Amino acid sequence: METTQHQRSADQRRRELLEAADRVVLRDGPHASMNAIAAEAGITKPILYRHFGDKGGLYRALAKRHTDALLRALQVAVDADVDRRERVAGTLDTYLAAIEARPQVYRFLMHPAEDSQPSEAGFDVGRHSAPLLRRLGEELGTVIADRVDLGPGGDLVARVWGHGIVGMMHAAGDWWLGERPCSRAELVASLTDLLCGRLFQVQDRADGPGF
Amino acid sequence: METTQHQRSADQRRRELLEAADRVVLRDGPHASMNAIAAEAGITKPILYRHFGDKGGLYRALAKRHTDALLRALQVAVDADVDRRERVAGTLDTYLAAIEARPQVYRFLMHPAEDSQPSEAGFDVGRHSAPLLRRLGEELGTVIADRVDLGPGGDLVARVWGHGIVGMMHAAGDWWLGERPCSRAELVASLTDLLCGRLFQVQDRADGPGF
DNA sequence: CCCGCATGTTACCAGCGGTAACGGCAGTCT
DNA sequence: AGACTGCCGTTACCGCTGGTAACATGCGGG
Repeated sequence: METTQHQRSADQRRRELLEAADRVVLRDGPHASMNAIAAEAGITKPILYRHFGDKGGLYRALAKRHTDALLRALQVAVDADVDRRERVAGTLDTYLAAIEARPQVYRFLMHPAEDSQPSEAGFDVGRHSAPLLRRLGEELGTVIADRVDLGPGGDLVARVWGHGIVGMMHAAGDWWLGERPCSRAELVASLTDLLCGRLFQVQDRADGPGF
Repeated sequence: METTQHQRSADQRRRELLEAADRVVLRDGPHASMNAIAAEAGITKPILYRHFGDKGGLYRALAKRHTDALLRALQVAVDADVDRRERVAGTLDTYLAAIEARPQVYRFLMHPAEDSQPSEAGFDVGRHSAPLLRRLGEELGTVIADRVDLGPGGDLVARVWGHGIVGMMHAAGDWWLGERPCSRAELVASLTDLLCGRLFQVQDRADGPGF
């Protein structure tokens, strides 16, 4: 049947276009223009728009690939058969290793679309770097809810923790990637300590008010 | 002397322009155009550029005001004379109350510039929503380093924690503001529990692998 | 009186995302 | 064979953006 043949070649074309877009986004940053992407793919703008609708569509498709890949890696880490602290540390390390290995991808994923329709009021706040982080947070939240017994209302607490931990990981990783103040292992250790509650176990300084 | 007089009136003009920009950014979101801002101020584009250089300059000036205000509020919270847990909870609550009260401001602060010069390579990663979060993280890091005795290398750990905690607060707040899954007090309690290390104190579920 | 100077304007530029309208080139139906 | 139907691709354009050059205007001081 030629319909399937057409569809297959269309899908293949789509993948080629995505790979071209990937190359140019990785080279030029997230502000790459549709013209540039089309040129890299050896074609012109309108066919990009026929395939992806608009720039948001292209970027969404592009982001999904990388997001899925990262999510799979994190799944593996979070399912590792070690004790809890080791598992937390391993998950953090997996994420940090990923963003360390491909900072351009990471940077792209954090503000992929900038779509943000007018939205009438102020209730769509978290649209900026959200898609990946939201997915990660939600996913981690369900993992925590599944595995840890938090009592009544625990599911909500688990979601809060999921988003909070992901945000912690993200912010610390972002800062670390920019300044490189220490090794990855040290960063992982410090963050794991923080999640272990070391902040509330250490002593105040002798002088000054306590924290 | 007329130089001071000129300067004063120029500064005053600048403040008027900033207030106009504030109004239109709060009304139209961060994608407000320079034309719109100029129109709101009752003038035209070029004088905006004479005052602020480029859009990034205007947005930076605009962001600084709100950032400073928020920082002052957080300073107060972090200096409160209560025990450590209460102080952590109070600081979180101050931040969340601020973003709850003025989500438009918050939204603007999170991606103010989008400047991101070409940068040649990939080492300026965290430019997207960074300025405010970076400042908060650095500030909190020094506060922690000042007040808590973390032993040798503790300053670095404190900075990691500062950025991590700020990121946790940010991500959880962003998600919460979008979905409103619970009251602010509940959110604060859950996050404080997380920082207290409750994640490592609770039991595994009876079934399934532990976390 | 004219000069400098700041303030404001109009008119323009390059680039962006996005689209309409047209040109070939396959395969299909009669 | 020849007309018809879709699809891939193009050129040329639109409205809008951030940003700038060049020109007008009102002001105080030699």
